Amino acid sequence: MDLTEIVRGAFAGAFPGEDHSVVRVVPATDPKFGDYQCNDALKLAKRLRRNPREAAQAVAAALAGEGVFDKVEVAGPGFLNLTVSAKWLNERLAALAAAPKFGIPQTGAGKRVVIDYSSPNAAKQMHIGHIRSTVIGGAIDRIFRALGYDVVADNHLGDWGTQFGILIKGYRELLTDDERANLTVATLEKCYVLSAAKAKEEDGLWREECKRELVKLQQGDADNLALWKRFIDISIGEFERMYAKLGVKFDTYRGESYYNDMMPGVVEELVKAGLAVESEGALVVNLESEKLGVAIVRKSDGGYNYTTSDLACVKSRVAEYAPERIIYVTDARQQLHFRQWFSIAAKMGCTTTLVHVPFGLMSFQGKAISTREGNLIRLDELLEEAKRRALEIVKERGGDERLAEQIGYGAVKYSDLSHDPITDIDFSWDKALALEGNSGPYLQYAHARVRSLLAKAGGAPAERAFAVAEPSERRLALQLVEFPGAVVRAAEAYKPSVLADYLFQTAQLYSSFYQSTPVLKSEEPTRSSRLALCALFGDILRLGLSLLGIETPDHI
RNA sequence: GGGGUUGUAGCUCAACUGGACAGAGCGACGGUUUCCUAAACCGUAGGUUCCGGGUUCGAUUCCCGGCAGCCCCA
Repeated sequence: MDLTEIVRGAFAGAFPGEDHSVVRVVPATDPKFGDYQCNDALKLAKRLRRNPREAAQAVAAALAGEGVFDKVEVAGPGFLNLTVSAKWLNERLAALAAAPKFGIPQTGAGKRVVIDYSSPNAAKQMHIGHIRSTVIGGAIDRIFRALGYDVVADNHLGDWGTQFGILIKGYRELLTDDERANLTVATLEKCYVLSAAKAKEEDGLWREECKRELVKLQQGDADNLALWKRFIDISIGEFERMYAKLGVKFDTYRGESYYNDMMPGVVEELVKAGLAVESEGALVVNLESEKLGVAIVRKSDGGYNYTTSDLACVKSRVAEYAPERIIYVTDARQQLHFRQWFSIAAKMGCTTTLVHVPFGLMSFQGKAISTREGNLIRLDELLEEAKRRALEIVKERGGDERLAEQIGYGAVKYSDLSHDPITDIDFSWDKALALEGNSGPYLQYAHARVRSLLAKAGGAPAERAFAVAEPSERRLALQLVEFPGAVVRAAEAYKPSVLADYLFQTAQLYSSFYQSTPVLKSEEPTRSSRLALCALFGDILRLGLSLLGIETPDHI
C-alpha cells in the first residue's frame, strides 16, 4: 500500500473526524532523518490547537502497528521521520519492476487533452526561436500520453496572411523554372525576401500586384489556392524532417487558415452577447475590470486578429474533440493575449480548462534573436552543428554518425528541458552541447553503462527479486520508487524540468552506487538483487528519457 | 504610467508548493583507473536566498513596501 495512505490512516486513527486529505509523505530531506518524512502533524496540531509534538506522538503510536516501518520517530517541533523496512522496499521495487510503465498512474485514462505547440510560420525555415515550444511541448505531450491521456497534438501553423500574396507574386516572376520545379522552404524564404523588397519600391506597382494575388487567394482562386497548398505541403514536409530529429510527432496541422470561415460567426456571437462593442471603428471586448485591458476582436479595417482566431479555434476544438483540457505552449510574451482570450472564452460559456504554459525568451549571446541581429540560426544548422561536435568526440570511441545524432540532439534537448520553462535562456554552443555534468550525454552515458553491465551478465535477470542492503543501493532504491511521482509532478506543473531533474538525481545515485558497490563480482544472492536493481534503473532511465524525447543508445 | 515575470555560490540552475544544516552542475583546488565504460566517482573552498517590514513554532517559498533586469500593454 502507498505510504501516504498508510500515514493518512494513522492520522484518521489518532484524530477521527478530521479531514486528512492534505497529509502527505515525502522523501526525507536528509538521510539522517530516515527515508521519508511527514510534516502534517504540525499543521493538524495548529488547527486543533494541540501541542504539535503530542499530535505527532499520537500518529506515531498509531503507525507503530504497521509492519511497514522499521523506525518511526518524532523529531523537532513535530516532524514524523519514517524509516521503511527492507521488506517493504524490496516488495515495492518488485511491484514497480512488474508494473506497466513502471508504475506511472493512468490518471488520464478516458480523458482527452489537446496540446498546441511548435507552430512555426509556413514558407519559412525553423530557427532556434522555435526550439523551446517544440521541445517543451513535445515533452508535455509524451508525459500526458504516458499518464494515459488521449492526446491530440496540434500544430497551429502560421499559414495565412499577407505574406502569401507576396510569395505567390514572387514565385511566378522571380524564381527560375528549376527553382519552381524543385521547390524548397529555403527557396520560398528567398523568394519572399526578394518579393517583399520589390514591394517596397517607390511606384508601388509590385505591392499592388501582391495585394491582388492575396485577394484572389482569399476569394478562392483555384490557381492561387493550389499554389498556397503546395507551399504549405512543402513546409510541413520540411518541418517534419526537423520533428523527426527532435522526436516530435503531430496528429494534426491545422493552421490559422483552418479557422478563417469561423471568425465572422465568433464576432457575431460576441456582439450578440453584448461582450464586444464598437470603439474607434473597431470591435473590442473591454476587460478593464480584470486588469486585462481591451482586446480587439475586429480591426477598424475589418480584419481579424489572433484573439478572434484563437476563439474560433477553441470553439472548433471543443466541438470536435470535447477535451478535458487544452494546453498552449508559447513564449511568455503572449501571456496577456492568452489571459485576455481565456477570459473571453469563459464569458462565452467555454468550460474547458484552458492552460497557457509560458516559456522564457531565448537570446543568443546576450542579444535578442532577430533577423536584424543576424543571429537567426536555423534549427537545422543548430542540430547539424550539435551532431558534428558530438561526432568528433564519439569517433574516438568508435561511435558512428547515428550515435553522434543521438548524443548531439540529446544534448540540445536536455539543455532546454532541464530548466524551468519560465527561465530566460541565453543560447551558447558550449552550454547547449555540454557533454559533462548535468547534461543529456551524462544521462545517456549512465544508461549505456548499465546496459553494458547487464549485457555482461547475460541480460537482466528474469526474476526481479530485490534484497537491498548497502546504503548506496538503498538510496538508489528509494529514489527509483519515486519515479511515478516525478512523472505526475512534471505533468501537474507542466514542467518537464521536474522529470529531467529527477532523472539526473537518479543517475547520480546510480553512478555513486556503481562506483562503490560491485555487482558482477558480488556473491549470490546479492548479485541477482543488484542486477535487478541495475535493470530497473536502466529501464526507468530509458523510459524517463524517452518522455523527454531523448534517445538511449545501448553503447557509447 | 499600468500589468506580467525573474532576482539563490564566481557562472548556469534546483529546492516536490510553508519545514530540519538552502542543494546540484560548470569553473577553482586536491584525490581515485592491475577492478562491471574515468563522458565517471570522492573530497575541499565558495551563501546577508536583491533590500526593508509583516504573518508563523518555522519563510528562498505567503502578504505589504521598495530596488534591479527582461517582457507585454498604453
